[in-house]
Amino acid sequence: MSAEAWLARLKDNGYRQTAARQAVVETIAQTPRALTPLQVYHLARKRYPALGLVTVYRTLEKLEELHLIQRVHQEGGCQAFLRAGQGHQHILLCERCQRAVLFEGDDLQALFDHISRQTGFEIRDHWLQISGLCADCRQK
Amino acid sequence: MSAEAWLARLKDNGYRQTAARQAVVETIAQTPRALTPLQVYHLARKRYPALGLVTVYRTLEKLEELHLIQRVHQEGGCQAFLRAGQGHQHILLCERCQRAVLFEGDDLQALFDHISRQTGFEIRDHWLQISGLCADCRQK
DNA sequence: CGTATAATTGAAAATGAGTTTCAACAATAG
DNA sequence: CTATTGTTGAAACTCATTTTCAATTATACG
Ligand SMILES: [Mn+2]
Ligand SMILES: [Mn+2]
Ligand SMILES: [Zn+2]
Ligand SMILES: [Zn+2]
Repeated sequence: MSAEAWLARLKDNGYRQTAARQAVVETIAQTPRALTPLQVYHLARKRYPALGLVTVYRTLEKLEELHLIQRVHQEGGCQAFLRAGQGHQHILLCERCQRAVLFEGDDLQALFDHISRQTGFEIRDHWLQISGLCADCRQK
Repeated sequence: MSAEAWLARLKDNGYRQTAARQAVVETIAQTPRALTPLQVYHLARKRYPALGLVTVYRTLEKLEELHLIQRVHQEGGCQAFLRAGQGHQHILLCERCQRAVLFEGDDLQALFDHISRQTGFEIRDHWLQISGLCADCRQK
């Protein structure tokens, strides 16, 4: 999903199209790593130098609300955001270069049935995050 | 693992046994839900009213360092702590009563092989958290 | 096009969870 | 019992995030 599509989604939801928002949206849409608000701020200011950090926070809020971005949880903190795919997906993180890849299609049903039987829980949702080395970093 | 065992672990690692620590440790060890530092503080003060919030933070830090507790990540925030099991386990959370159950034994190897082949990633770690309704809450 | 309206902006101030500092206190070893 | 060193809570501090506010700007409508 492109930056233009994101801006269109914002417009559809009654939000206006501004230079500040465009810079933030393009930055996140084009970066294959999870970014903190401050990182977004620094990168986006290259596109629109007058950008304020407050606007970054406000834009992240709206993008998350529209499910265009998602929060990435890591040992070091949970304040980084990443573009979200559509539908049910999982995050694959490279421990070395931080590249994030979205992965879809998992079959955890057998595992869930087992857990359900063993604990009595009715499983409604799950959250799987995987880390390792991406193809590039593997070779170094 | 009991509160006494936790205190022993602390002692083994050069930490002293104090009334403040004991209150914090017992509180966490006996609560089957993830607790925020402030929640720990309020609960533990029932056991030791002079307890300061700073000591809660400092004790949580030590317990996490010894892997006796773990951080639980949720939509609403990532500041809650839960007793940790030993070895590789996953968290099962009840959406209604917040009860947390630790579950061990999963076979994700087939899934990981698939992802590895498809993305070129070398998978080194994973993080699975499951939520739903516990047996009790299911019946209501 | 103008113009009216309401959303958006960035700066500055405020908030608040978590951390640091520090002097008093207390657990432990000998 | 005493010396040592870790621990404590209060108060001060930090810093990421939120709120406030007056100025600016996108958009709808004539
Ligand atoms: Mn899944
Ligand atoms: Mn596992
Ligand atoms: Zn988290
Ligand atoms: Zn429950």
